[in-house]
Amino acid sequence: MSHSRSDVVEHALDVLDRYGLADLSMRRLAADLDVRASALYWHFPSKQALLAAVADEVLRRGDRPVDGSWEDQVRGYAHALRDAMLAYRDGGELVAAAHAFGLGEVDPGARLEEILGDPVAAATVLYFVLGHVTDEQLALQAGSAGAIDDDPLARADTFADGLAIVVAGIAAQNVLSTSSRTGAHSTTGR
Amino acid sequence: MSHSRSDVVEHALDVLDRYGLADLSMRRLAADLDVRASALYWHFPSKQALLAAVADEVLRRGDRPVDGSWEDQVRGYAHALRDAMLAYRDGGELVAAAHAFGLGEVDPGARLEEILGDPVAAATVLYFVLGHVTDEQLALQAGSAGAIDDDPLARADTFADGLAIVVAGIAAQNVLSTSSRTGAHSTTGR
DNA sequence: CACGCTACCTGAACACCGTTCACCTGAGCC
DNA sequence: GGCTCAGGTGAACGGTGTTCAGGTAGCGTG
Repeated sequence: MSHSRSDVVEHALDVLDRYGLADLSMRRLAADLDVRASALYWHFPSKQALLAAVADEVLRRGDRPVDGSWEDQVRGYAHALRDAMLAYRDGGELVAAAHAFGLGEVDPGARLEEILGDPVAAATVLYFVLGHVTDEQLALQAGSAGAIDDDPLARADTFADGLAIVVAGIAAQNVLSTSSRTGAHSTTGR
Repeated sequence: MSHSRSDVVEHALDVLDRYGLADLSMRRLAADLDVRASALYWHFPSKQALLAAVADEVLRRGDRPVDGSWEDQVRGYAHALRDAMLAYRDGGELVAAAHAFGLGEVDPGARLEEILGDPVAAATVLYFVLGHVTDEQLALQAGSAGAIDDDPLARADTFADGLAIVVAGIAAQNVLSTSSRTGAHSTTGR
């Protein structure tokens, strides 16, 4: 029984959730597919490319439409991004790594830039989301290892609070640098 | 000739600058010290601990006092952090990894929390600095590999601009959540 | 002087890792 | 029947972090 590219990605997500990113090796994934590691190189040129495809899939599955004012859109998309990453173990680290590699078709930064019309503001939001979720998932697995658990109840609040800071900051800068706009995004971005 | 713990860290910084974080292996570092890899395990219990010590050293060397209003302090410390990381190849990734591991004695987050009195605001600033510098250094080495180079001239500006967003956001939240304060940091943080 | 202690290091091995390459298999199509 | 080609094998290459029993040089003390 031969596998397709999407088969591989799906099994990779499964292995990721069960063993974590650090233990998502080509050999382990291959074993999960009942195949030898070298077979994976027919589907992907490298492990980086494989991980980028997995990150893309994580983001695609968590995608959802956002609307309203630009503030609402930023908040909505940021939360969607967070939920997408939280849905899989080490999802934050995975997406951050894919973003760092520059590979991957799904580009959250570009989407944020569409909403905000400003690359600097978009990057600032993205850094916050990536950083927060990575920390969050680290605390999650540290907590499951028996360390001091800080209740996850408060976590969602700190995300919203931090996001509010960034959004408020963008609003403040917008007042100074551009004329007033009422929800529609400007086209000055590029 | 036997080496001390600080010898090892110093050579590690040298290897880091010459070969990058990905190629900073125990064997390569050991070779640089004219020693076998296993010898390093007398000084450090693991590679993670070694890297944490190196990250600490990077941060210590870039440390400098900051003063003025809390805005000035945040901006000053953020820039100090950035400069410290930029001083070594892959410094951002290194410090971010050490922060993620939770190891390391130098804790930039705690320092920011002292200045700001609010853990959420402190984390938001830290995520921005870490994310921005990591991206910056990635573009640096991609640029040296012959890709499309975006001029480093504009980079410093985008850092200041993004930081301005975060600082403005914190200021806006402060007005709403606490009574006015004129520069002295509150003691509600812990 | 000899002892022992400490600091530091060796050499070999273990169990992995990502990647390459020549070769094989089986299904679909002309 | 023969061809193509997606998909897989098996073995190897050169790495990786880590462990461990054992070795050695220097120094302080009895």
